[in-house]
Amino acid sequence: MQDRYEPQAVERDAQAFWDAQGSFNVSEDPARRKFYCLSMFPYPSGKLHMGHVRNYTIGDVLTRHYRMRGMNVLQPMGWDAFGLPAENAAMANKVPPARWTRDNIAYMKKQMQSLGLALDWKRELATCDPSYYKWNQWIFTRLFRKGLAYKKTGVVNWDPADQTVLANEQVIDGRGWRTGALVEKREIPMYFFRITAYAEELLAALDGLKGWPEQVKLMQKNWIGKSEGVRIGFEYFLNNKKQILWVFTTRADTLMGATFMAVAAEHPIATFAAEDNPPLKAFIEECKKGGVQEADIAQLEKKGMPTGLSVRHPITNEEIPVWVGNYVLMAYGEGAVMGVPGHDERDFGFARKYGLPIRQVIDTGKAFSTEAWEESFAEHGRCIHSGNYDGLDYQSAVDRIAADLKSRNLGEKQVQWRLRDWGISRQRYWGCPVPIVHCPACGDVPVPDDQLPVVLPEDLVPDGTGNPLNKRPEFVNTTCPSCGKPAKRETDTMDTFVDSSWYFARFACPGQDRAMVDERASYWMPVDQYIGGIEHAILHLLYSRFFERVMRDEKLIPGLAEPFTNLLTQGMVLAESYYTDAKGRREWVNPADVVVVRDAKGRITEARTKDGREVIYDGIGTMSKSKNNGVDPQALIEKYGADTARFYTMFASPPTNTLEWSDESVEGSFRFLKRVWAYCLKYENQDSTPKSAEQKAVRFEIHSVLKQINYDIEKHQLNTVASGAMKILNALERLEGCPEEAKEGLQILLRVLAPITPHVAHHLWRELGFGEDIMRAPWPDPDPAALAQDEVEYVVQISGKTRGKVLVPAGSDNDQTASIAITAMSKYIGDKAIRRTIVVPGRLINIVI
RNA sequence: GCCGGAAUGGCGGAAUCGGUAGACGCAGCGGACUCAAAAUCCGCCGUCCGCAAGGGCAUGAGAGUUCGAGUCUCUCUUCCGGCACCA
Repeated sequence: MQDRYEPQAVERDAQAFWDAQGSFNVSEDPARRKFYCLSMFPYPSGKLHMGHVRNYTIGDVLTRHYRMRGMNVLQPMGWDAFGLPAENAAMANKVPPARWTRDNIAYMKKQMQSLGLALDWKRELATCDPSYYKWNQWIFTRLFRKGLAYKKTGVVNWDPADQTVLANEQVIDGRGWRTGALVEKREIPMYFFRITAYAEELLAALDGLKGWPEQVKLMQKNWIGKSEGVRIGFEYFLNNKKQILWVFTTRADTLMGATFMAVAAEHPIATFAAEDNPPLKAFIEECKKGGVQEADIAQLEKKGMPTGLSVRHPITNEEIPVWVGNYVLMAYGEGAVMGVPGHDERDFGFARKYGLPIRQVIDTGKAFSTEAWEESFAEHGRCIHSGNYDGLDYQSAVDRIAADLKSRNLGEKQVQWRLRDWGISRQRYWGCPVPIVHCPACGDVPVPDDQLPVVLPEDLVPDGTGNPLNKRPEFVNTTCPSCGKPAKRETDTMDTFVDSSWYFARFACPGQDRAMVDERASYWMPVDQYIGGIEHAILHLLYSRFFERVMRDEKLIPGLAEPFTNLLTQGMVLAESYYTDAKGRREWVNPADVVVVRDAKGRITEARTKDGREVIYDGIGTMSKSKNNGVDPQALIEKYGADTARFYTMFASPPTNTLEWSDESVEGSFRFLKRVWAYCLKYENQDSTPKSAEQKAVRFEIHSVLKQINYDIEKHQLNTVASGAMKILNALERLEGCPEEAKEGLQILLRVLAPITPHVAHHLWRELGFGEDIMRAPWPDPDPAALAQDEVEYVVQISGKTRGKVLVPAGSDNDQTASIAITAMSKYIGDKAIRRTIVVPGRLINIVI
């Protein structure tokens, strides 16, 4: 074999071998256990970033490991190819989004291939291809006929200067990013998917997702947000006609403390009251300013204005004033809330600000004051100052009040969801067209199957002022599929989350052009292991769970509800950032161009650019263009090879943690692979010498590490798998002169490395004559004989403090173990009485004196 | 604001069920090899006291449970992810 480890040559050869063998192309095989391993497909933004490298390496390590375990493993790849960045790039470069996107796909595919990922490229798909999005449109028309897709108004960010709808990302400090104009809320007609119809099931099924992280399930549970409460009606008269203002509350027990009502600015009652009330009209206009992001709205200063109208308290008949509040969301519940300042923090603040009465109606056993809010005011307790309800606890009060309201048709118990229906319409060009034709006579008509797909013209370049599809009459003008008369095509496109809600099922069915999915999906689905960023914990994963149920109910994948059996949420990749400060102007310097000076203990004392300018450390954060702290995977692969990049990303941090990038540590990973190479060279040329006692200890160590590796890889803690490989090499280097043991250890090492650094493992395996293809070698398991020990080492503690170690013959019982320890520790015990002795078998003895 | 996480040496991290805190690596320091450098190899490496043997302290802060807490409970601080049109 070659003296020097040259990753480029090794990787080129290994990749050529896999290509020639078609190593990663798989098909259905009922004889073997199937395993579907999927990393979230990327948005083709231009080139791979380190987050991609990390994501796909994790998936690839698991894929290759399960293959070596004998399973039929599918690992496909595709492109989430519709979306906003392509339109932005199109505007900047005057190039159609389609071309930009396809160029990016071609480049990123090449990069993925250079990483040596075990992907079945025969299944590649891109969501912008008509052959894919046709089925978005097809399923939409099914849902539309069932009423699971429907039209209503929704609120969007409106840029009055460009006359266009903005994404939340395009609203910066309340202004349009291109125009700087103050953004307004605007209601427009949109299509929605009725995900709330599945709310109960989506919530209940979370319990069954044993392979999902608890934190993700908890976030989904809170997002769906089931709450049980009471819907309460407050009567009022409008033009002498009786009307009812409905609210929902989980605290019906505080009804007797309601002193005002607050409605959203868009609530019909507010619109009515504003007709002859100019200040109110102005206030409602003011509420329309700003974007629609909940994070912004929730942090607004709470403001309100009385409507001059009042409603009647359903129990006391008291007149209660109705206010418009900027903190009430029309999208949640009824768009109106009852204000109970005594027992709700927001209402308390509102009442204090506007001088509304604050009444205590719950006794929590703690002090109450109308001056300053205390957390205890919101606790459950017994009703007071509540007439007939005095003395009742929370549940009895809610039950009694709900019953009383029901008898008068002014309320009943109700389950309320935080989850809202999914608005899928986007007033954008680069997406899947919504397959609807608007006919003056027939209304909204879904496009019939034989006219699908509605193909998106690919030659348009958006200019930032609305959807360019509207400016293309050939697209807009059509005939009604129902009556044949002239009609207009819908120009909105679908939310790209629709595209990504079912792509995993489509991967199972390459070449299928007559159906959304076929029976092959039933073989491969569900995805056994899904891997992706924690930032997708709610939306993408929830929409996919919804879609799987929709597809189940369409009998597309019968019986399947959950798309992902096991979920691994990887952490983000972070890097340090540095800048030079020239007269207050920051110039960001790439960390690769910064030289640090350290003190004797290795602490950083100073940092400079390579040409000697002082730089300021700005802390650690996500890699971004604006801070110039990105690490280009391509440069890394060219310098060290894909195996080093893969090893480092696995070794540096457990998959679920954030990964802080360090160029120096990459060097260490490269060094390790060079040591593996050097060891193999030495192994080839070594002579046999007589066996020593060392050889048994080394063998014990290698098999112990392997046992730990197998435990760690099952729980996907891949950083300790990588460090386990290093430990095996450290042990092997002490084995000089024992060719049999060295061969066994080396074969273990290479097979453990095969999933992480597949190229070099493949090369060395063949080079040393261990076999044709390491991917076909079985995954190693530790030999119980190597793990057997004559004596077990125990830690001895005296009253919880570690004082030493003792060797205990294997097989000793607890009493024997304890007495050995007591004898050994006599100098600490002296004449003191032993109160008790705790023996943890195989580990520790604690003598309490 | 609301929901969910995280915090361990100079740095990344390890510690499986509550049982030796700091595995493995990076950086640093010392040495070998070399004319020299790079590469490579060997040794040291939480902190304080001590010549040493040894001992004290230490897992973001503060309390608690326990023979024993990085791990469990409560309170707090800081940072990160999400909040429905970035993907």
